[in-house]
Amino acid sequence: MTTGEIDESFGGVTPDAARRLLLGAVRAFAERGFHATTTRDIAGRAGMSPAALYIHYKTKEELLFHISRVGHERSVAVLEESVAGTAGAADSAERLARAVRAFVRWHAEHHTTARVVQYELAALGEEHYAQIVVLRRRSEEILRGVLEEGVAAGEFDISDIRGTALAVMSLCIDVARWFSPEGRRTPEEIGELYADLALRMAGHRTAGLPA
Amino acid sequence: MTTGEIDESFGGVTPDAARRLLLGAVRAFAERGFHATTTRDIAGRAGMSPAALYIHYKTKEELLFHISRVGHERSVAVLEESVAGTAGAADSAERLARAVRAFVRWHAEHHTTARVVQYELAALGEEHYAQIVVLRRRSEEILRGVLEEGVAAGEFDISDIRGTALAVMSLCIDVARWFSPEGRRTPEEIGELYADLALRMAGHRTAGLPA
DNA sequence: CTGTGCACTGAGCGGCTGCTTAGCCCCTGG
DNA sequence: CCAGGGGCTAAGCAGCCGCTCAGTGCACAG
Repeated sequence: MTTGEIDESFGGVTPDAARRLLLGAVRAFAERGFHATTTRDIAGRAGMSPAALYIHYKTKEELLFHISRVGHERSVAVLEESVAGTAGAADSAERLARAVRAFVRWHAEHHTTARVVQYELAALGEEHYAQIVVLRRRSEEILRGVLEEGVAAGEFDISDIRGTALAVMSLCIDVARWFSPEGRRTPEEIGELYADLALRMAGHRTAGLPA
Repeated sequence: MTTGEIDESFGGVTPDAARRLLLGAVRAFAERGFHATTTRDIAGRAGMSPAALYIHYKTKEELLFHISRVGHERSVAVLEESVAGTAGAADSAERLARAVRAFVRWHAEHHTTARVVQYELAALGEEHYAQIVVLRRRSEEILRGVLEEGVAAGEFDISDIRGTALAVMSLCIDVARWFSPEGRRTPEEIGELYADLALRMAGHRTAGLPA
């Protein structure tokens, strides 16, 4: 097993020891859950003693918060970049397809980080949770915006825009739960399939036809 | 907060003390996760001492297994009943809509149980997990069967049946993650919306038109 | 060379963990 | 009326928890 999947998101974290602790915590939280992970386990994975953890992070919860914040920032950035510079453009279908493709690929490729990000929210402290919710709202708004523009342009046929946006979001997020690198599909293939499914959900007229 | 949501699924469990322990465990596992839940917490919710737990269940893991088994059996039964007696019938679209409506409603109405059922699988012992996987495969097969019949009958337009079935399944399951009784939608409304979305994903021709 | 600062460790604190055991209470059968 | 037995509890076992602190070793400034 490589750690390449995770390095990418946390490559900018310094010093080196702080990053190693973060990487160890991501794997441990994803495997066992936050509450069931011990500081001894995290420190062990980083090749350090338990006490070293508290030089870089005040508590175990702060470690989770850092993971959650960086993870959310990355996934929102991925979503933002996928539709950047195309706002107001004619082709809403292409924008939606790009957004879903990118968001799904991130959740598949970074499924370990994504699992912590999406399923350990309840373990965050109240104040930290409030900060994360702001980031989550951003990604909802981006997706809803694409759907709204498509409906306004007559490209999409949606009766419940908010509900459909949440459903598409939910579909993408759940990839992190079931995706496995040993599975029969690559992140790219899933992204492609899901982009098509999202277009269908949005009532795009030519959805599903061969390119 | 009432316990009505949970009683329904575990009403048949006897004796009374065993059921009360099961109900306490469901709530505790849903709130904190299996590994982070203590036997003292479970017993406390059932109004008993920690030792009483071990009269009715061998270990904490066996308690999780019982919840997981009953929960899976119920959700598979709901899915089965929703399409019962309609196999081979002309209207595949109606079958798919009924299946998704029922499966989504179960995950919303029983979101506490569903959360444990869907998100604590990894905490099961190897042997118990193997038994649960059999039940999970059943629900996948039911949904895939409906899609296959619809494609064969020319009602649906799907290029990747297995992938689409998994996506619809995933969409329904994820309801358990985000659903809240305090939210703006009822389980019935979500079921209705999702039934329409599933028809669109299946490429049903008249999907989305008013009834 | 010495002095300072800091990442890091070993040992350990009070408290909690899953689970066990010895014994009590009360319902039932005769 | 008493004997038997099962549901239940109080107490406790060995071990682990998050976190702290005094002290160690090393890099670097003067």
